[in-house]
Amino acid sequence: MQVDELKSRFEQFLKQKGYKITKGRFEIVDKIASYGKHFEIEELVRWIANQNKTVASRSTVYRTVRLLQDFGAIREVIKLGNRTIYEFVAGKPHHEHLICVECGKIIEFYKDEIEELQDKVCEEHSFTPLNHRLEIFGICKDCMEKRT
Amino acid sequence: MQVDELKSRFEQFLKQKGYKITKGRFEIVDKIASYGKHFEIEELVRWIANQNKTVASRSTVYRTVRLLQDFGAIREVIKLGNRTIYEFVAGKPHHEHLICVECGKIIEFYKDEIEELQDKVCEEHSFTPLNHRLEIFGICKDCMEKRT
DNA sequence: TTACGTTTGCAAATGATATTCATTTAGCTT
DNA sequence: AAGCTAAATGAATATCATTTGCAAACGTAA
Repeated sequence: MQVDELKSRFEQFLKQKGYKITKGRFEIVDKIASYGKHFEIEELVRWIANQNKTVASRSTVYRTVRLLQDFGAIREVIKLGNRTIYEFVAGKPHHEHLICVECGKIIEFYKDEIEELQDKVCEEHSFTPLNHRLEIFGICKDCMEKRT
Repeated sequence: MQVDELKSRFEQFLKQKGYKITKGRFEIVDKIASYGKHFEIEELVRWIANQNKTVASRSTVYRTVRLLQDFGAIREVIKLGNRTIYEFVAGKPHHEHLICVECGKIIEFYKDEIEELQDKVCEEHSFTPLNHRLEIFGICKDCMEKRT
């Protein structure tokens, strides 16, 4: 499993930053990795709390999510209203999202040409891109059919 | 000026929805139209409050911004952390944004090919797009030069 | 101009996220 | 292994943007 590799790379990251290797942090990594879908932090907090065993406090979850973002294992992928949806991206290839505003379904996609065109735009503006997010909001196939 | 036309179309919109035509709402439209740049609501509230004359309360600004979004004159264009940046789009052609994470500068761009590719992706997934947002975060030319 | 439903302003509620602070813990250093 | 120090944790509290409840003011149609 690549979770172990991820954890060891996360360990390197922490050491390098002078941070400490704690049980809590790695537990949260495990939880997020096993959650298996897009998540909001509050959702994650509740889910972790409902699991038996050791729990991390809300604050620690928030703090660790931040760390994991800096580390690059997590990405803020959807911003809808005042909700922020995260995704565990470690090891996954880059992609964008279609979001059904009716049922909340999230569909991932990747179009190389779009990425290339973005690079082109950045070059044209002498802009150095760090990251980007493309969200397409609409109605998914199923919801469209239900409307009939 | 097309602000007048905009206001009369907004008036139609309100009537059609059974809402009322109030001075406050149109004052806010004027303010936003004359603000001339991307804005956050709190920024707008402060700006309106600093102007002499009649002011609209914070709640009314928030409520009217919502209405204007539904109406289509305003768009949420950038979501960064817990900030939401809006733009007055009435009459403007559609475009996306480059955001400098160093100085906050916002650069608008439009690439037809990107739009087309998005439509293609949606078709491939039988997804009916309603709207989309492409944000490219990075470092602008000026900030890059300052780094030297 | 009356009558009724909507809008407004204010204050208070919310909800997500951040922070403070006292306590515990990780990871040196002897 | 024991001690030391800075960092991490949990709980409570603060903050920030945004929303809501409510009484008073206002817009509209008859």
